[in-house]
Amino acid sequence: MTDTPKNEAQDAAEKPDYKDTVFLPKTAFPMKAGLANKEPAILERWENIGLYQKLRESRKEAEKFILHDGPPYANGNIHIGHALNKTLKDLVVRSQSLLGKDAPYVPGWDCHGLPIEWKIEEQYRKKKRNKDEVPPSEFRAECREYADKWVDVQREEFKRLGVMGEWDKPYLTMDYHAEATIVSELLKFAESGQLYRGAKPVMWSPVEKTALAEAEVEYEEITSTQIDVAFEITAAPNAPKLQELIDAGEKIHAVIWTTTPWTIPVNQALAYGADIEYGLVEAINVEELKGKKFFIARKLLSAFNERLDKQYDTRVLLNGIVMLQGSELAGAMAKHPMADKFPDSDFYNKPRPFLNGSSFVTTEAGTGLVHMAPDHGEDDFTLCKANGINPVFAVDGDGVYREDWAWLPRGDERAGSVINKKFTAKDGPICSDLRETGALLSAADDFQHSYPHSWRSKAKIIYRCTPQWFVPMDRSTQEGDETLRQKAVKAIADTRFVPEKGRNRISSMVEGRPDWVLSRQRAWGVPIALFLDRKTGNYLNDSAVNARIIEAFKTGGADAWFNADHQEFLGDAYNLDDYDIVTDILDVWFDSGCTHVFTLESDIWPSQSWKADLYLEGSDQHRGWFQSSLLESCGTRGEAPYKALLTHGFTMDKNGKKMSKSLGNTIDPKKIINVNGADILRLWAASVDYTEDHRIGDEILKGVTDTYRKLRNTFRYMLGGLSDFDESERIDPSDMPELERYILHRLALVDAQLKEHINNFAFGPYMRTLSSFAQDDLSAFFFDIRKDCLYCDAPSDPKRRAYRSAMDILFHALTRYIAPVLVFTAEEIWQSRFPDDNDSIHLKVWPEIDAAWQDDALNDKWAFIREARVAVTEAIEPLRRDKIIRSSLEAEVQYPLQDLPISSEEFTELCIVADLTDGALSVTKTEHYKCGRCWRLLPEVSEDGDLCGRCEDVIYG
RNA sequence: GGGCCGGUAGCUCAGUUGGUUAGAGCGCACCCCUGAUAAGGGUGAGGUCGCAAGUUCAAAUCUUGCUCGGCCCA
Repeated sequence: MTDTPKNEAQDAAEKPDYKDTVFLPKTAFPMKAGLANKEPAILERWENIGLYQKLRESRKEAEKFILHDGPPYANGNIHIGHALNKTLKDLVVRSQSLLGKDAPYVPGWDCHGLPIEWKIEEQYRKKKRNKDEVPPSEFRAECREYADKWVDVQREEFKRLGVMGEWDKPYLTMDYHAEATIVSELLKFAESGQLYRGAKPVMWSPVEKTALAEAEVEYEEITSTQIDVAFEITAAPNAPKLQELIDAGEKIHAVIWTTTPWTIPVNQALAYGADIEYGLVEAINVEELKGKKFFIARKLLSAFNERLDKQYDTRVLLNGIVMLQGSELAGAMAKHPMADKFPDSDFYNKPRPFLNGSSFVTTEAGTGLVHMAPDHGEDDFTLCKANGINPVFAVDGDGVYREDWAWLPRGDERAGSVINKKFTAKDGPICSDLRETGALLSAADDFQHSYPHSWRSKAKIIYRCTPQWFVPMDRSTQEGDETLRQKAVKAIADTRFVPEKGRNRISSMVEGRPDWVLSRQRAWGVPIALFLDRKTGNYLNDSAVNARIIEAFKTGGADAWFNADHQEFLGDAYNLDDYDIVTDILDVWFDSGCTHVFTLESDIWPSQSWKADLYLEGSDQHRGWFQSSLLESCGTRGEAPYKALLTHGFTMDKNGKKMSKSLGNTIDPKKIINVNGADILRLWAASVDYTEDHRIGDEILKGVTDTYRKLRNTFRYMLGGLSDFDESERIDPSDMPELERYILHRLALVDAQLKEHINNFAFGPYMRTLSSFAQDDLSAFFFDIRKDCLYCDAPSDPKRRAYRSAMDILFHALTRYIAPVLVFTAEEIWQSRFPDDNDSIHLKVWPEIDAAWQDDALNDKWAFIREARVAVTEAIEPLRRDKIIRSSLEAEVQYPLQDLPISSEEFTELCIVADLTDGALSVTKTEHYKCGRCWRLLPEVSEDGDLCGRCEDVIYG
């Protein structure tokens, strides 16, 4: 079993066993953590002693640090992204609190919105109920209940992560007081003239007669009718070659191609690409096309030709006439193909301008000229709007042209829904009419492409302009005032960004964003509580009315708007018959943009105050919450609701790929908590560089667990070494040996670094500084050297007392340092040494480091000594490998003593070797015998197993 | 397709205004200890700094292109 020589074994048997006289570390603190089991009990204890309230009490007079929580959506279990986000917030809150500040944390939830509406609708579908037949108040009540349920679930999950906060009183965007605040903020925008009614194309389902969100849309392959339509060019002032021909009476036609023939009746303009090359061609061998000249992008000529070939069932020969650059089309005008057919229609007889659409017009497909229907496309809408062309709302909600429309109006026997395949087919009414006027160059019902459909009805959807409410970005409320955009840009400049690159990102977004669309045609949200004057179309702006609305919301929530007697809001001054009631609800981003108002400014949470010191969210929130809060606050208060913004990246799988259910590479935080413990997940969050995208996976978690184990054992060793430590034993640092003073100096440096990291929210560097101090300075150096002293010196020995006193200082400091990260372990450690039912490590403040501990001269000296020590250990290694010596205690070292700033005795101890003599660095095996108690090999020991002088003194006094 | 961000040992990260042989911790391999013991100590092997070109006496670092990945838009 062992190769121990027989005589040695016999000798050992004859010598007394001194083990019981050695002062080994004693602790009940287990090496194995068992966090998954232990953590829930610790949580329960915190709850029982009211830790959060105790902490508030103890920081009552302290400087505040307000981290305002960005609300997660109350739907579904938490995922790894939530875990990272909430952990980082908790790290900030706890570390600021550790620094002595009062850092309350009020968590919140985002409760309104589409996803919850869907869930309820889905339940209705299962029960075969029709949503439209359910009273809005009932529907909304079910949404509320659903959100409540998920708030409860997520709350438990967050608590289990060790996140400390006011969980009993979170903020919910659906709380009545919140809804009242949201509507009151909206009315501030209204009262200050920062609200207008405009139009915008939205995805619309003619079957459900409702607007759809992106997520309600699915794409499917379908076959559509593709047509080429000729628009006669009537003027081209910047294209002399064209203008000449026009003046000469030639018929020149711009050719456009579309797969939505139903948009031709609503065409209002044509778009070209300024850098695209165009050519004018004529068809020379087809009777129907004779005498016409076609204008088209050169690159797309052959594709156009093929369509003509098919149309006329022959090889159509096209003859080029002139070429020109797209930019020459500036100022050109065309005529709608139906102009002559409807001579009384102003709409069809207005000239169609050529607009510069370089940002979206390509030569990938079509003709390089795009027909613009601002009612039915985003590019169309934006470009037309910029050129003063407004939508005409020709298509009704059910997809039929409105009654008073000139071409194919509702009521016409050929009228139909624009998503009806027959209506748009090559033989349908649109194509037939165009053909009659000679404008239809080709039509084929054969174009396959993917097209959006309603997720619910599976019917085709269209883009359709609808009236919406907007907050203007570039309007001054009063002469000389800054616009919202200007205020927001300024507020960004006044904000601290961690990391700094976030500033750039949100700036460019705010600088370029369009007006804020506030309205949604939905049910589950805060209504845009406005009265529209039927005659003028303006909203009623009366603060007395608004005050009544806000009051009603406070007591009855947003339902007040849907259930109320609206005349009561209006009072005696107005007659309800003169007004339309707006039933749109607010964009949920407006809700969340108001959280700073109803949380920080509310008296419900006296601990909170405006403005927040920090908002902390994922980088996607530059467009989301950071921005909605910024715009809301700038619109109502003229400045940002936060002093600093911290953004984190996203958590990827072990290969750096995004996690998704379909890839099956998601990692469930709950699983990590239940297997490894929340402290491991927290340590992971504190280790990665959260400012970038970062990874998680088994290997990474194993590394985190290893780091944790090392740390835990360092604490376990300290707990053992400090068992029964008594105040009477304490020695003042100024009286300690140099080694202790050097370590306290290191502690002072580390302490300063850690503090700086905390104030930069740099948790990765924080943990690395801490771990490497525990590993390199303590475990591998200080503790290793002082093991002999701790185990074998007399308890009254000043050296041992000094060591234990230093260790006590380290213990107090280190337990505090790890507390914000390893919240459970820190408590376990603390309670293990200082059991107290009413106490907690999390009530403590940052350790006090005596400025006198820092001693740079000592540092330089000991840096040199440590290098010498490394040289010695390196020199020992070959002998160990050759089995000449085993323990370093058997090594006798020669070292040039004149180089050493300390005595050879001290250096012997530091190197944990037998003896040290002067000479060039070399190592041999010592001749000395081993003390039976302390195992050191010393000249005074005459035989293995005998006691050395020190040990004899310790045992026999 | 556009804007912004990133790619350094197996893993997590350092790497200052370009300047010796690109570092640390963990892991791994080997050794020691068996009185921190499912611990502790020591030594060592690992890198074309995503790829390519350019600027320069000198590039992980500056420039350009490409590539891979991410967020936000379209």
